[in-house]
Amino acid sequence: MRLYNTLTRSKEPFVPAEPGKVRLYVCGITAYDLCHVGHARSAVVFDVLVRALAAQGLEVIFARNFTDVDDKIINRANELGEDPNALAQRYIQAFYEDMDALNVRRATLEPKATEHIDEMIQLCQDLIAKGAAYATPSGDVYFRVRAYQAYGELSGRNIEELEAGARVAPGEEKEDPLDFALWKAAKPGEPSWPSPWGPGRPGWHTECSAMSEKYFTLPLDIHGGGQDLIFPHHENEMAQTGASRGQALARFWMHNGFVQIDSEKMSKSLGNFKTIRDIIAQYLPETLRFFLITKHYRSPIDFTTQAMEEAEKNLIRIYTAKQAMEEALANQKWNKTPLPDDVLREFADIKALFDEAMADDMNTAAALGHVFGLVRLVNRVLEDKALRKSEQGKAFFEEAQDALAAWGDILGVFLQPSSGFLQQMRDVRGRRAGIDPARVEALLQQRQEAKKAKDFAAADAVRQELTLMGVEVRDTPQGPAWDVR
RNA sequence: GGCGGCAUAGCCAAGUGGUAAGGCAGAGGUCUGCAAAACCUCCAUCCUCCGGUUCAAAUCCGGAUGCCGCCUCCA
Repeated sequence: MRLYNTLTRSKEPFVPAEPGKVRLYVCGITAYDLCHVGHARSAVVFDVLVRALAAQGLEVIFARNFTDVDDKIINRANELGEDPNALAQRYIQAFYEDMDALNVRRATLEPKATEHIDEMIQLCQDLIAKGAAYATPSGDVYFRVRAYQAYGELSGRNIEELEAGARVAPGEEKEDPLDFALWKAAKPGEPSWPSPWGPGRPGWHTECSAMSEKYFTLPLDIHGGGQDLIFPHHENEMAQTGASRGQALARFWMHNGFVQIDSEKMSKSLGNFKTIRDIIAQYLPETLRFFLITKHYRSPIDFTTQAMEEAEKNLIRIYTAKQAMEEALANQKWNKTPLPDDVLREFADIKALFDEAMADDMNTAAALGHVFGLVRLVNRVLEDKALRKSEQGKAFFEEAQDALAAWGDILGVFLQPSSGFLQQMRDVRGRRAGIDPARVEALLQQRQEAKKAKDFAAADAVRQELTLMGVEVRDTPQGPAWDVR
């Protein structure tokens, strides 16, 4: 597998340091609010990475932390008059619910900042001992950025550039505006822990370095997160570990691109903030997951109604083929019609292309293209009356199902029973379109009666009415069915 | 101002040196009482523009234009 490494700004062959085992650490959430679609993307991207690595037979030790003490949490707790820790726990719970809906697997390790205070204090002490950090009279501890030669290597910045933008907040006692907080003295009423510098709490960047070295032999194989974390978060983590331990925190740094909403940056001020919950109230969670993997993970992706509806149609196409295969396999008598060689050849090509796409820096967009290649191939065989009932066709359908299931395991989609999924999809699309299923059923009944009476004009009139409602009638051997257009 | 990214058909989107995947939409056909699904065919002589390198460039280099991100909390 080749992966793009932010550190070297190029794709590199990925080989774990320890054969067969991958040490992966991804920055998780700060638990102060509901997760938005951006969190969903990051979670899905790295979930696919974990699944893709596992599919290659690698054992993935995956840590995803929770920041459960932080300014934002404290501020929000104060606003709501809630205990900061209780608030953080509440949002961690919400995170789990959202991730479960998106079929994002739990990480192997899910360390919380508040459970690693001692380790963070130790890291601060080590950094101070090395001259890489200093404590202030008021009990803050800062990292001495200028003392760390390699600072800026991840984000491609240098000290001079950074100086212009750096600023010192009132009350901070930094030696240099570039320095960042490793430990913050507690203000009255804030959660705090005792430390050599008095009661306080960790700075944001400290936890990832401390927890990484607690749970892993450094360097990590891969450290990941959203693109926005490159600077300053990951740059600072690197500096902390580099200065304290004299070695790299991670070999590969991976960063996913942002989600935009209707071509605009998602932000609270624009009022276009989309939580996962907002979205799955309107669409199936699988639609959101599918949408998120329709584009390469490093590119920005634009969340729009049109894109979501296209994702729905794509999923319907895949699940419809899956269902059609299931129906074909329910057949009992199989004939001897041989499957043409080109079908098997094409099938083999598609499988190879899917693997290639995923091995090339997790190109899920290309991989999905090959899923559709298989869908078309399957439908083509299904279309052939003789082949559909042949022994070799049966074997092909079974292998195609296996391929689809294997790919589904990697991508985390199209894993559900097809008929249930298609039903849910119809319901959710119908709800959005304001379609009343009872009314549809009643009209369908009317049409059936008209058809029975061979009154095709009346039957077509009903169809017309349903069409205007956005309902498509489908006559099947099992009777009439309907879908939302 | 500094750093970085992106520009591919009506829309979405792969493709980083060898002559444009895939999806949606659209047109025609097969199937159907009519439809739908599905299948077949068509739909970018061309990849923002201008130069250059090369036998060969959407792909590399230089320039222009446009859009976006980061530099402050942020996935």
